[in-house]
Amino acid sequence: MNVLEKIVTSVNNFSKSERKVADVILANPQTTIHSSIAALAKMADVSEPTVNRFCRRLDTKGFPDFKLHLAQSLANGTPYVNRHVEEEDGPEAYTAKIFESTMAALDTARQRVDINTVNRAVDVLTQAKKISFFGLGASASVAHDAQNKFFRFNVPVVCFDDIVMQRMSAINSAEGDVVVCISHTGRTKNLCDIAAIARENDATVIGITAYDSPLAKECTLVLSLDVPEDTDMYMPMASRVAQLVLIDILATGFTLRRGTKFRENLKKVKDSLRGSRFDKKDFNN
Amino acid sequence: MNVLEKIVTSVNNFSKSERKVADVILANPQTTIHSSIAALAKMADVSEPTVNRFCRRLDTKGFPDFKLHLAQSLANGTPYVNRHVEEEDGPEAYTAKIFESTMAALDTARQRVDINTVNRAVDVLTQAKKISFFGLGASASVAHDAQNKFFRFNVPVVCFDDIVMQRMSAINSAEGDVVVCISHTGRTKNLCDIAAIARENDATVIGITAYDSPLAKECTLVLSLDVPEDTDMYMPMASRVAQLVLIDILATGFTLRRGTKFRENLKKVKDSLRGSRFDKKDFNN
DNA sequence: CATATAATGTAATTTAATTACAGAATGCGT
DNA sequence: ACGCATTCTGTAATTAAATTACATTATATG
Repeated sequence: MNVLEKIVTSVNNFSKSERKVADVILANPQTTIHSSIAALAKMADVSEPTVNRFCRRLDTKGFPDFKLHLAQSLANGTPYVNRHVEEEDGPEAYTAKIFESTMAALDTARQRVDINTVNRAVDVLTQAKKISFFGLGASASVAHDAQNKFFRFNVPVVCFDDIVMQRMSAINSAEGDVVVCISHTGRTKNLCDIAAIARENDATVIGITAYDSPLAKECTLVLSLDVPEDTDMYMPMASRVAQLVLIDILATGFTLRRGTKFRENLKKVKDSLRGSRFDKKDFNN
Repeated sequence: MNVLEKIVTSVNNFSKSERKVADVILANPQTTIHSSIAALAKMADVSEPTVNRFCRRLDTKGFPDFKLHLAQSLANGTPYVNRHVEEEDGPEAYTAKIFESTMAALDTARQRVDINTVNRAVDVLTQAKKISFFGLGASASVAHDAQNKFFRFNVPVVCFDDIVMQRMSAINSAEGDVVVCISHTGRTKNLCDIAAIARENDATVIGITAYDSPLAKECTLVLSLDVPEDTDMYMPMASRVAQLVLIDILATGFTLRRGTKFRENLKKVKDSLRGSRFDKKDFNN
């Protein structure tokens, strides 16, 4: 059992002063591990030996050893939870909450993503004659990002956030072409149309969207990411981050499938940017 | 970054004796956390101050503090470490690695982000007459995403990924305008120019970029996110996700600052999308 | 090869934690 | 309710640990 739980469960075996110590530790565990025994004693308004005895009661060798155990408990515990932002949150609170809920969302996505489908999607992408990324609204920037990545692979790749262009592009697609449709809800009518049109023209359609949505029904392959979203904010946040990570995964799978020699190309692409940048070394001096 | 990783990555910066210490610790990390500095010094066959200096080099306060960090590293059971994708990884391996290193990056970002600066950035944004988001390459999609978010707030917001447009826009900026420049490296020459021009025209320039970079120097306010990136892939991945989350944070801060009534507006914006979507209920039946 | 710089160790000092002990509080039997 | 025993808690002394200051040695540079 980790020390924190142990404190909670054995709270009844504590003496009055020891309980004071327990309260202080439970209230600020993070502070505790960076405090000296003297500081903690003062916070709990008890003497130093009391703190020491408290540590021994929890089967640790002494105060420093207790801090070690506590540090480990903290590292294990509080794995990212999806805490919602609230009206009265200050900058510290909402910053932490957003980071944490994003991480929680990624954790969920990781568990839910179907590796098999990922692998098939990579298959399809590596064999594509042309790759198109379509998204609307918030998903448009995900599509742009995907384009930026796949463009480096020196394959024909397009990206449109204009439904007319998307439509034209979809109508012109042919066998061997891959169309990737991105939509969190999977209920965007226009995008469903695009997917249908692309399929009618023999393109393979990959959907990065919700499982069992109208869009999903139109796709050859569905990469679903059912991540929890804080709808109170009325903005897609975590879901879109998960989409981006999925794009990263597809891009990575693509480069791996293509082998080592191909990776050298990527380096060339990256190196080509050097002229547009300030030199790292020059700047450091 | 957790201490264990840090030891591995910075092994080159160590002196001969320090490396001896590193070797001993990496060989028996579990023993280390229960040893005194004297015992460890003896194991590594160096003096006690050398061990202490070793700890300081890893940005810990001293030996006890180092042990605390080490304990936490070990406790984590390496949940979200920045594991690099390797040539022979299968779909399962690279999918897991990318999710994990992204989460690790977010965790790092969360710890490094300066809440004070976030708060000031939110201040500036809420008072802006006009907000512009500029980015190039991979950062362009982050800029687009930011536009998509802030556009909902019914404030004048523009976003350009074309340097000529960016330049014109920057020249036309005036006091009260806010320009947000996004660049992971902070060394993109064109963007540095834009930042300088905007500042010359009395705009407030917020940089979402690397600390201490040329771009950072041109900014009024710098939100730095020094997240570890797997450069073997030659693509910005984790860094860009962190940027997006930061955008989410700024957007959230903005809405909170504006109060409850303002949030109702957001709902309206979201509801306005309903016409473009298949109804959720209809579909579920 | 001489000199400057960095690295390492020794010894002194400081800080922190523990122990020993004494006084106070609490419980229990009469 | 009173006295004794037991447990709890704090003070002060002691011990252990870590850090600092300084001296020495090694390494690099012109």
